[in-house]
Parts: sequence; structure tokens; C-alpha cells
Amino acid sequence: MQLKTLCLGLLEISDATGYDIKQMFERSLNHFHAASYGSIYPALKQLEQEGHVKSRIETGGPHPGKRLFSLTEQGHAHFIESLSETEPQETIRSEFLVLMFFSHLLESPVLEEKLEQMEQRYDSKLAMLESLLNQEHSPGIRFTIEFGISALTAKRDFIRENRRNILQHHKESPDCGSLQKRPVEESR
Amino acid sequence: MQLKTLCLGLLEISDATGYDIKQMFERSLNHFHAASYGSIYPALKQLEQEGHVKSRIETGGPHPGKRLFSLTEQGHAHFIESLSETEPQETIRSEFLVLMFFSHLLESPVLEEKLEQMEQRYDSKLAMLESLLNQEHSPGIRFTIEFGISALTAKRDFIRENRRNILQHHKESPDCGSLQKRPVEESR
DNA sequence: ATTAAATATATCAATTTGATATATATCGAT
DNA sequence: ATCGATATATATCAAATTGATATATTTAAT
Repeated sequence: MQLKTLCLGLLEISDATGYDIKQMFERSLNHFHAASYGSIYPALKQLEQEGHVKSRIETGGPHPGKRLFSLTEQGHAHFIESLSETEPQETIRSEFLVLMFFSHLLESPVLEEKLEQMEQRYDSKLAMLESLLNQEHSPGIRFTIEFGISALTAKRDFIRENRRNILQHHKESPDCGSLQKRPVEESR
Repeated sequence: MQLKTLCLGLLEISDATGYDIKQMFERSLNHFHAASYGSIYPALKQLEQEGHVKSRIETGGPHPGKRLFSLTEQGHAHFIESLSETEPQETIRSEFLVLMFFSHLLESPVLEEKLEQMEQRYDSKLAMLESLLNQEHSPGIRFTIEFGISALTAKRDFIRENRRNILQHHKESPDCGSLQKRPVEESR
């Protein structure tokens, strides 16, 4: 799914500036999709060229000159179609698990720190999602929040339950920085 | 963390061709990091220019002419340093949750299909990871596998437990394709 | 009154994806 | 023995995306 499609979706909720859309990503989609200004503004420009959105410049208000985008009927139809066609997928990029994968090359205090940091990150993400639970949401949006809480809880708890054990193992057979290669992990 | 760093890490395990590295991503890092040929080959080229890896062309064997990369001492030291500096992070891109976020715009049978597909995907990923459990692994690698199993199980179970409910809600208040906008989700 | 933070837009090099092209080797089925 | 499919191996490229940087105004805090 391209960012353009997602922008269309956010414009289903309300008219918005590029800045607003970035805010929506941070506030509502934060736990499952990110986007940067460098992709949002070009996406909106292209969508306008394609006739999926239109824009008007605000004259009054606190920030005169800001460009408000809104969905065209064509854009709405296109979003529904794209959405129906998108395959349910999920991709993960975990630098934390990369660290764990190569943890034998880290020094114990460093490994301990990484585990501690990750647990804290999960905790604060969890707190963020839990605070959203108070507000009213459509069933779909509530689903994404509760799904996020389940996944984060499982991961946070996994670290809590295995932290001692992995550190114990690590201290027993340290391998940090050694040039000696471990036995091959991959058969080729 | 750049792909270059990760390639260095994989070359800690054993000498490898670009193709081998892609295989390692698919077989060992599959559940937390992907990489394509279009990034792997350029990464290896750059690493060689920087002196972090060196390569030799195989003359014999089944595929004479293949380029085998190996870590230099400099590359090893650089990897250890990069690894120690990488922040434990995790980014998720879930098209599945995007679908759920906008599920009020889907037709019930479509939504049902997406939920079904996602549950199956989690199941097959789970089966893949569970099959790895039989082999021997370093504690760090075992951690990544078991961590993955915990997270996947939580997500799969969440769908199982909430699927009926969300579909029920959905059929009761359908909104599919309507041009009428829902109340604004974001305050701006 | 001053400073910091929030609002708002834009651009760009570098990275990465995903697709495509090409060629040889191996394995299984007939 | 040969045909076709799959596996091994490398390379390239347009398009998408990141992450950083620059700029300017407005609002809030001190």
C-alpha cells in the first residue's frame, strides 16, 4: 500500500493540510504506520494532479496561506477500491532483534542496557495506547488500539520473563569482540 | 541501522555471496528484517570500497565465477562498534491494521476475508518459527525465535478472539462506500 | 519582552523497494 | 536421455521513502 492511498484515507476523516496529515500519522496510526513530510507533500501533489484530491488556500484564520486538501468523489471511490484490494500484511523491522541475534558480540552491560531500554520503550508505547482507550472510537479503530496493546504486552512480558536468563547465559559464555568465528548458522 | 551494517553481521557468521546473504535474510532474519537484492549488492560493493569486506572470485565448484565476500578485521571492529551504538527499536508497517482502521468502508464479506487471511498468515509464520525450535541455536538467536513466537501468538489469538465481535458490529452498522463523512477523529 | 514550542511548507541526497533481465546448474519426471 | 521447473548467482533501474535541513509565522510560557 502506497502512502498516497493512506493519505486518501486520512482525508476521508476530514480535510487537512500536509502538516495535519503528519499529525494524524503520529497520533492515530503511530503504532502501525509512519510517514515523513518528505513523502507526504509529494504524495498530496501527485494526488491532486491525478484528480483524487483538490486543494484550497485558506485566506483567514491563524495561518493564512495554508493549503487545505480535500477528497474528490473520484478520490473517495479510488480509496474504497484500493482498500478492498490491499492484502492484509505486516512487515517488521526490529533493530532490537538484530541486537539480540548478535548479542554474543556485545558486552554484558551493553546487552543489559539494550534490554532495559526496549522494555521501557514498550512500556511507554503501551501507556500511550492505553490512554487512547478512554476516548470514543469506531469499532475498527478500537480494534487497532486493542490489537496493539495485545502485541506490545506480549513483547514487553517476553523481555521481562527472559531478561535474567539471557543475561545469565551471556555472562557464562562471553564472546565479545572475538575474531574467532562461531560455527556456521546457515547451511549453503 | 543501515543494511550495510547488517551485511557485516551476516559475514561474521560465514563468508557469503550476495545471494547467500539474501538467503540468510529469508531463513534466519525473516521475522524481523527483510532486504532485497537491489540493496544487498550495492551495500557489498560499498563495504568493499570502504575496506570493511574483501571479495574473491571462486574458480572451481558448481558456480565458478561467483563472488565470495568475507569480513576484514576492520569490518569486524566496525560491526562491533555499530552494534553497540544501535538503539533498540522496532518499526511496524501493518497494512492489516490500516484495513481495520478503515474497516467501516469495506463490505462485510471483504472484511471477513481479510481477517481470515491475516489469521492464516500468522499461523503459517508461527509454524515456520516453531519448526526452527528443533535446531540448535545460540541463546541470542533462540531469543529472537521465541520472541517472535510470543508476538505472533498474541496477534493471532487477538484476531481469533475478536473476529466474531468486530464482524457483528460491522454488519449492524454498515457504512460501506458512503460519501457521508464520519465525525472527525482528529482534533486539530 | 524574550524565548521556546507549535504550526506550516518545501526540498534533496541517500537509501531501499520491487521489478526485471540474464545465465548456468541441478533435480525430478518421463 | 531429455525436458521443464526450480535453485543458484549477479546486476540494474525507476520509483518510493527516509531523514535531515531550511524557512517563516504564531502561540504559549517565563
